Amino acid sequence: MAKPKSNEKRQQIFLAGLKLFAENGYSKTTIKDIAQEAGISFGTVFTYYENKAALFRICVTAPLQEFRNHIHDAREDMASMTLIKLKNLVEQHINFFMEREHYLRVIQYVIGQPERFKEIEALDEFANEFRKFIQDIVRTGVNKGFLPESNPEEVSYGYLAFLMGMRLSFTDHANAHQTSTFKNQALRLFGV
Amino acid sequence: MAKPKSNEKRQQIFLAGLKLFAENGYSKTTIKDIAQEAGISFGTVFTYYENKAALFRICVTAPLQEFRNHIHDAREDMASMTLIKLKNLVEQHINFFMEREHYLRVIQYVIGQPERFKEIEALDEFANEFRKFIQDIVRTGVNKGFLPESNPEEVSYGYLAFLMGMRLSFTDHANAHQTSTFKNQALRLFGV
Amino acid sequence: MAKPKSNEKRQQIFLAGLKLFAENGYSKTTIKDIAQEAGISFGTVFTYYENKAALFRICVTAPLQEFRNHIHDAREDMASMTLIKLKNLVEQHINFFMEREHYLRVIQYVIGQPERFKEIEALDEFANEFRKFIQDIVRTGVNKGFLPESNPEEVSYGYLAFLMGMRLSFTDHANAHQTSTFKNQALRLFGV
Amino acid sequence: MAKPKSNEKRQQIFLAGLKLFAENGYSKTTIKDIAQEAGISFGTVFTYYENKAALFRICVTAPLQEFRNHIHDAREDMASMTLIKLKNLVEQHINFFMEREHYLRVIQYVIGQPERFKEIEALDEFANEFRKFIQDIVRTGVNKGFLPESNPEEVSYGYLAFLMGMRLSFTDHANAHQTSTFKNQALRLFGV
DNA sequence: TATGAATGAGACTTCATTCAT
DNA sequence: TATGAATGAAGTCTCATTCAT
Repeated sequence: MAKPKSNEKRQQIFLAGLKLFAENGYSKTTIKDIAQEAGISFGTVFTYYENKAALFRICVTAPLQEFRNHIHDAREDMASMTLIKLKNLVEQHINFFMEREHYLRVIQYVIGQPERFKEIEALDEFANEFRKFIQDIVRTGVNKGFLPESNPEEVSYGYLAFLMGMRLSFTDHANAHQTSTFKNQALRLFGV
Repeated sequence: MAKPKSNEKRQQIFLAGLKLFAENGYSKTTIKDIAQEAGISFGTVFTYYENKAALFRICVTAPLQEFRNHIHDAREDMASMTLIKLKNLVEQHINFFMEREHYLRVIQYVIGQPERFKEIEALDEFANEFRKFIQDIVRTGVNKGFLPESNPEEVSYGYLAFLMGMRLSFTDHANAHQTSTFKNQALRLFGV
Repeated sequence: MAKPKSNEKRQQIFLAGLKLFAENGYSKTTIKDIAQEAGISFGTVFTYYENKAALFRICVTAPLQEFRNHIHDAREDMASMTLIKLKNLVEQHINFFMEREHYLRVIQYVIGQPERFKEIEALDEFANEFRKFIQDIVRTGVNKGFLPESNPEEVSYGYLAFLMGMRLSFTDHANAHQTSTFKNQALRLFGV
Repeated sequence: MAKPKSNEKRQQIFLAGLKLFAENGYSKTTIKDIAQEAGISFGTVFTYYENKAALFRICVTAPLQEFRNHIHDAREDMASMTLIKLKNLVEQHINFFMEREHYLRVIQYVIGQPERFKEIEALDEFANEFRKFIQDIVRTGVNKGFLPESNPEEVSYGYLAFLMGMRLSFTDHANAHQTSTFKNQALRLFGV
C-alpha cells in the first residue's frame, strides 16, 4: 500500500525539517530536534520518511513547485506585460526571496555540494526556467519599448544573483530592511 | 633544538580548512579531511590550531583583512575617482568575489547562524565599511557628474547583494561564466 | 509503546562502574569497560547516565545512604547501648568496610582530589555524622560505665581511620584476613 | 655506558612525578605536567626515564627505602625498648604517615591494581617487614611488662591499618588535625 | 501507528612516544 | 643533551537507525 498515514503529521515534520535544516544546516540538525519542533516522538519521523537524507531531499525540492507556480502565473500575462506590471512582479519577487531566508540557505547548501546532492538537478532546472522567464520579459520589454536595449541573458543572471544575494547583504535580522531598499536597485538591473 | 612550528604548514591547514568548510559546511568537514587535504597527520592540526572551532574562526576572519586592504587602496583614490576608475574597480570586485567562491560560502554559513558564531561581528563591521565605501563613491560620482542622481545607501546594499549572490546564480562550476557576464549588470546598479 | 528505561540495567551499570572505578580509578576506567562489565553496549551507558562524570558522581554518593541507614538503625538503640551491643556494632562495621573494598577505594580517590570532585562535600557530611555517632556511643559508654574515660573526638577519628585503613593494610586479596583479626584491635580503640 | 646525565635533573623529574602522580593519579598526570613542574621540556623526561610507566615505578618503589631506614634505625634499639621509646616511635610514625599524604595515595593506587603493577611485591615486602617489626615490639613489650598481653599479629595489622587510614579519616586539608589527635588512639592499639 | 531503548559508526580531542634538529 | 613538531592510538560522546513493545 502507498502511504495512507497521517498527512498532517507528515506535513508537520516537513515544516520542522525545512526550518531547522535552514537554520542549522544538515549535519547540525538532528532527527530529535525535528521531532521536537514537530511535537512528536523522534521514532515517528521514520514512519513518514525513510531517513534523514530523504527528508532533506523533500525539503529542498518540494518548495520549488511554489516558486514555479509564481512564475507561471505571471508567464500567462507576458503578452500584456507593461512597466507597471514588471514593477509589481519585481516587488513580488523581492518579497518572496526576502521571506524565504531559511529556504534560500538550504538551496545554497545544496548548490555548494553538487556531488553530494542530486537534487541539484531540480534546482538547476528551476534556475534555467526562471532565467528564461526573465529573458522573455526583457525581450518583450525591449520590443514594447518600456525597457532599454539590453542583453537578456546578462539581465537574467544579474537579476537572479541580486535576488539570491539580498538576504546575505546584511547580517542583522531586524526587519528594518524593507522591500523598498532593494526595489529601485532591482529595477536598475532592467535598465529602468 | 627542535624544529620550530612551520608557518608554511599552518597556512596549508588554513587553506585546506577554508576549502573544505566552504564545500561541506562546518559539521560535515572533519579534522581528518582537513589533515588529508593539507597532506599531514590529523594530530598535527592540533599543533597549529587549538581545536576545530578555532580553525574555523580563523578561516572566517583572516581573509577579511584582504578584503579590507582592497578597499583601502581604492579609498585613497577617492578624490580622483572617475567613471573609468569605477569600471575598473567593479571589475576587480567581481573578479574578487567570483574567485572566492569557497570563502563566500563560509561567510554565508556564518551569516546564516548568527547565534552560533560570534565571528559574525567581524563580518558586520566589514560589511558596514564596504557599504560606506560604496556610498562615498556614489556621492563623489554624483557630485562629479559621472553618475546619475542615486540613493547612496540603496546602491550600496544592492551592490553588495549582487556581489554576494553572483556565485549562487548558477549551479554549474564550469568557468564559462566570465566576469563580463556580470560587469554590465553591476554597473547598472550604479545607474550607468 | 516502547520499552521504558529499565531500572535493572541502570543498576547493572552502576555496579559495573562502582567496581571498575574502584579497581582502576576514574581515568583508567573506560565507558567501554563499564558497558562490557554490565553486559551491554557502550552506547547504552549514555541512555542511563548523562556522561562519565555523572556516573562517577552517583557511584560516590549513592552508597552513602546505605552507610547512613546503618548508623541510624543503631542510633535509635543508643539509650539501651551495652558493651555487648557495641561489640556487635563494631563487628558489623568491620564487615561492612571490609566488604566494601571497591567503594572505599572510590572514596579515597575522591578524598585525594578534593578540587576535582565536588562530591566530597557529601562525603564530608557523612564523615561528620559518623563521628558524631561514635562520640555519642563513647559518652554513653563512659556514663554507663562500660567504657573507660576517653576523649570522644579522638576515639571517633581513630576509629574511622582504622576502618578506612583496614583494607589497605594487606596487599593480597585472599579472604584469609577475617573480621576477627581486626575486631579486638577496633575495640581497643574504645579502650576495651 | 650507564646513565651519566644530570642526576640533578633526574631528581627534579622524580620529585615532580611523585607530587603529581599522588595528587592526580597515574592517568590524569601527563608527561607535560611533570616536565612543567620540573621546569624542563617534556622531551627531556624521556632522556632520563624510558617512559611514563617506568617513572611511575620509580616513584612508587624509591621512597620505600626511606621507610625502611626509619624502621631499621629503631630496630637496633629493640633490646632497650621501653614504653617511653615506644611512645616516641609511635609519634614518629604518625608524623611520617601524616606528612606523606601524596605518597600514601600512590601506594593505595598500586595496592588497588595488583595485576597492573608488579611493584606491589616491593610494597608487600615492606609491609611484611613493618609488621614483623611491630610484632617484635609487642613481644618485647609484653616480655618486659610495659605492654599487656596481646596478639602480636593482630596488633601489627591493626596498627598498620590505623596508620594507612589516618589521612583518609578527614577530608579537609587544613592542618588542624595534629599528631596528638591520633597518638592516644594509636597507643590504645598497643593496649596502653 | 507511535514510541524510545539499544546499538555502534564516527567525530573531536588528548597525550605518550618518536625523532629530526 | 635538550627540544618540541609530528604522529596516531584510544577515549568520550553524539546521533542516525533498528526494532521490540
